[in-house]
Amino acid sequence: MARASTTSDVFNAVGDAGRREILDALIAGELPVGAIVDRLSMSQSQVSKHLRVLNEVGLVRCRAEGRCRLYRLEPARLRPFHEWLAKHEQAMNARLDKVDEYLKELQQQGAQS
Amino acid sequence: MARASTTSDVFNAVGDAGRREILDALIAGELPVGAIVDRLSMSQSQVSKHLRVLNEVGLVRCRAEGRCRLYRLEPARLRPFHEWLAKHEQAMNARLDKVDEYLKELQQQGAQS
DNA sequence: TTGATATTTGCCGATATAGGAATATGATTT
DNA sequence: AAATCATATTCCTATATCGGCAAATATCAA
Repeated sequence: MARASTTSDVFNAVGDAGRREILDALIAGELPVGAIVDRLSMSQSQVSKHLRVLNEVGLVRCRAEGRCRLYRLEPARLRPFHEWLAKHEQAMNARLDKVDEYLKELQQQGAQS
Repeated sequence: MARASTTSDVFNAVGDAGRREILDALIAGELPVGAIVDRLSMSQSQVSKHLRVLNEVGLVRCRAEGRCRLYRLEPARLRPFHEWLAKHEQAMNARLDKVDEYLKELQQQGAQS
């Protein structure tokens, strides 16, 4: 089956460091492609292609203004990340709680003996 | 340059759905390889290979017990995710705040006119 | 129209995996 | 030692990108 394509799996799309850099650059706000090319050391076509992937997977949106294409983040699409991370954190905390309980039990036992 | 390898980039490692499934399965707690193979519909060698990747990238740890290898999560390695997401959330919230301020301004102006 | 600017797209080669099948390694039991 | 169980690893093929370069598109200016 191979991996789900970068254009359909948000996790896979973000798996590329270059695309993360682009997303990070866009935190500053809506930017035309050229501006992204300037701040990052990437070729223009490279940026364009990454933007296409990010757009297809829904992490960015694009609007045309004159001859520029302005890209902006679509942070709502980070939700899968959020949920996944939350799931794992919850589990981790639950386990920490168990450790806590365990330690308390030990203390109680220690106080009794 | 291509993407950073799955064995060195946590984001890339998690970019594969199969590996995410394995990580999810391990939320229940430490598990031997066979147990993972049983719950997920993946071949043994597939699971083993994914575990190797996850281990190299530090997302899981392994200990041997008899002829079994027990794998467990190493949730600390999710930190890069955490930080990255936090960065983007922060930015998103900041922008929402701006929208808020903007709306308030509009209301004030509306009240004055 | 011609030219310049902004961005996308197609083509190509190099590389990284993913996945299956079979085999190898290691530990345990008989 | 031989057989068995649990896992890892090797070999091989198909495929998915990635990155560069050049050509194609689109928009605006003179």
